[in-house]
Amino acid sequence: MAEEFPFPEPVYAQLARIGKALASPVRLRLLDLLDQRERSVEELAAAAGIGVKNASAQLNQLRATNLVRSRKEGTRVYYRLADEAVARFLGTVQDFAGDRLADLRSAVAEELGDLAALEPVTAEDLSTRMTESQVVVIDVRSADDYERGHIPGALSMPQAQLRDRLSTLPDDQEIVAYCQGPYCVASPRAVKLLREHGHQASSLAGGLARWRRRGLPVTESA
Amino acid sequence: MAEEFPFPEPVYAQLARIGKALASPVRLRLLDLLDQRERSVEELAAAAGIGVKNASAQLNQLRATNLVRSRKEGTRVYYRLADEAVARFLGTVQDFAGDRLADLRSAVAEELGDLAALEPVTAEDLSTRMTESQVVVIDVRSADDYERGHIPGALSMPQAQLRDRLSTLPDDQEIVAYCQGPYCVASPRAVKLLREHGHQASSLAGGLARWRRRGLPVTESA
DNA sequence: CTCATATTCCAAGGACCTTTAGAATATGAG
DNA sequence: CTCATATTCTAAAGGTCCTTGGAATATGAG
Repeated sequence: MAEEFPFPEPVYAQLARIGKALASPVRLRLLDLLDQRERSVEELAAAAGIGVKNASAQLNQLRATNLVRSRKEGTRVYYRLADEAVARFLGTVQDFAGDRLADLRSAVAEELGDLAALEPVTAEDLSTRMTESQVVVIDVRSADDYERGHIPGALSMPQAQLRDRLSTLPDDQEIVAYCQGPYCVASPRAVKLLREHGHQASSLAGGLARWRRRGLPVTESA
Repeated sequence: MAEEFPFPEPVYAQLARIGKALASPVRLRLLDLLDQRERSVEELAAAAGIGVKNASAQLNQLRATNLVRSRKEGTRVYYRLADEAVARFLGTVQDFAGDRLADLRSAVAEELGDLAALEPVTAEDLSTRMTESQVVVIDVRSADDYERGHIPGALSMPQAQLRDRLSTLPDDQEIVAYCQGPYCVASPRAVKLLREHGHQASSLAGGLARWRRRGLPVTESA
């Protein structure tokens, strides 16, 4: 026998739609990709390593919960996060999951290496340090991504070019590398490479996504 | 072909565990029940309107994601939310879903009536109004729940007794009713009843759960 | 010890979700 | 117009999750 009052099942069923949207690794990956910038279905499918039809279906689901919006341009459809609140929410979920799931932390360590060893700098720290002292901030994403928005004052140093451009970096200054988000492999790799070559390097915790989420400024140089 | 770097699938698989935990109406209901207080499996099953075995299975899943903890006392097992952060996160999810899903809002309206019509008061508003002016705050949950924690100065007026005790409430003061959370039916009903009897009444938006989440004080009178 | 109760474990049926093949739609190029 | 491309729609196969029956475990009562 239930308690005196029935609980509003339809309400919880609606709530569950948000959970369901976040219940698939593929959709989470798509959301993360969209957190960086608007992308076409084809692009998303390629980046997420899934078929185009599948991507379309998953995006449709995300749209049904108002997490993403789409825009048609010619023969392509471009998707983006529905609004700022979605990006913030995603960040909240990632932080919450990271605090809670030891398995998530070990999966991250497995894939990206021990992040703590990179002595990650928080967005706030970096922000104040940039005004105070001389920190070299490098953006190890693609040049294209850099142009669409980067930390003011950061240098564009795509992962692939980093090795060749190591000599252009000063030996006596701290270097902070970042890529787009907390699960991006580029900046941990960059830090490792820099340290192997005698630089004092660390990574930006949470990447550009968290920087943005903290309301810190972003330059669009395009 | 995927982009140059593979994305860390195991990481997103771990992230998805949080989404999955929130992907079922039953589990959300259980979490909401646990947000109020610690409860036994039997109690939870009854309150959620599901079988005991099912409740046990769902709670096990929630425990696997560290959202709840259990404690054994004699032959019973009592579950509670793992910590404060879970309660905050739940609230965040509810708020996010409410902002985003029109269907959620209409489901709420369907079950609880048009909440906007109740002129809900925010927790902060109520908090300041309680110190400034004379507001009568009534707790329409069970006496038991009241004893386990209530807004300081609130009167205990369980839904069932409200009708009989209407005459004890002043006609010339504003009354604010609350129950445990945003999807609780008791306070909307109470406000409706009060208004039908000529009182100036409104409800506390988000109930005691949001009040707590805002860091406002709670009295335990037990 | 035996018995009753609360909960969990295990297994299976059914429901739901994910993914993909094939067809359909829409847009632009020629 | 026809053709090529990007995306979506529809349907179906395969997988995963939800739920429950029956058995097992654990605790306390007698």
